Amino acid sequence: MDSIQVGNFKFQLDLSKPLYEQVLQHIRQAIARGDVLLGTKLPSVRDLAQQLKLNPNTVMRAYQELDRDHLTETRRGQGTFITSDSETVEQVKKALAREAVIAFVSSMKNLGINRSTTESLLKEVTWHE
Amino acid sequence: MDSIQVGNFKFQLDLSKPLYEQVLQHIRQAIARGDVLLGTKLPSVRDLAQQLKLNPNTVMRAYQELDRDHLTETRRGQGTFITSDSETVEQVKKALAREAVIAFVSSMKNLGINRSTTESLLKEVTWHE
DNA sequence: TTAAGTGTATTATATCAAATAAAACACTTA
DNA sequence: TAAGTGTTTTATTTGATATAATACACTTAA
Repeated sequence: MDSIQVGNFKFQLDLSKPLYEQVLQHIRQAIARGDVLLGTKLPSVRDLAQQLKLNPNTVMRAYQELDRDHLTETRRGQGTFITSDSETVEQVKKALAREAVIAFVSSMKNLGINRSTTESLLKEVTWHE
Repeated sequence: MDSIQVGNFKFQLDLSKPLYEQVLQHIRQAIARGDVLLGTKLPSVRDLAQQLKLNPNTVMRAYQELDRDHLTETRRGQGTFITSDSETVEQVKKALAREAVIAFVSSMKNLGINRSTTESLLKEVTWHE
């Protein structure tokens, strides 16, 4: 597995991408998925850093990006809290989904694969949900 | 545009990813797309490096990865040639397509988006081909 | 034979983003 | 006041990427 559970979050870190980016993605996806209650507090910067064996600065960089997207709201001295606005979450989720679709279509087009073939390939994939 | 045409290849380089990787992708996709005649010679390492304003070592790294996938065959003293085996090309193309599909499905699942919604989102995209 | 054009290898250096480290500062709460 | 928050700053380390310069090995055609 090599995954670390912290509160409601499960982290899988590797060296394929920047660590701060992976932390960001994990939390963002958990929020989008609805895995965590809106309005709740994230682990403190120092806390999460210690559990993931990362530098606090690395975790903070992830938290600041979440703030920028308004997925979290930081209250100095209190902590970083997940937004309570489900509308914001929905918007971010849609934006991320759209990005993924665009990137995928672009990949397929770069390979010279058309829409209908792409749809067929997608149907062939087993989709455990 | 900021793109450079070299023979049948069009290169679009930026700083978002390693240069050798971008060179590799451009050539690999052109072959997969059928944009180039099988069996033909790629630009020489020094030649392409000069035209793209890259170091020869950077270009060579891309060429060596193409060789590893058997998309090209290098003959010392002669140059690097695109494989004549259309079967190999087809296999690589399928592998790349499969990779893209897997990555896409994974992204959508990470966002908590199911198959049917994914298919809908895909249909919404205009697909200029 | 030779010269020019190929790929290949080596060694050194430069560059840059990412990550760490340590310390101090600012605010909130109990 | 103390403990727990986020924040900022400065310095340093690390590793992949890219460049540079040079030499070597092979092929082809003049």
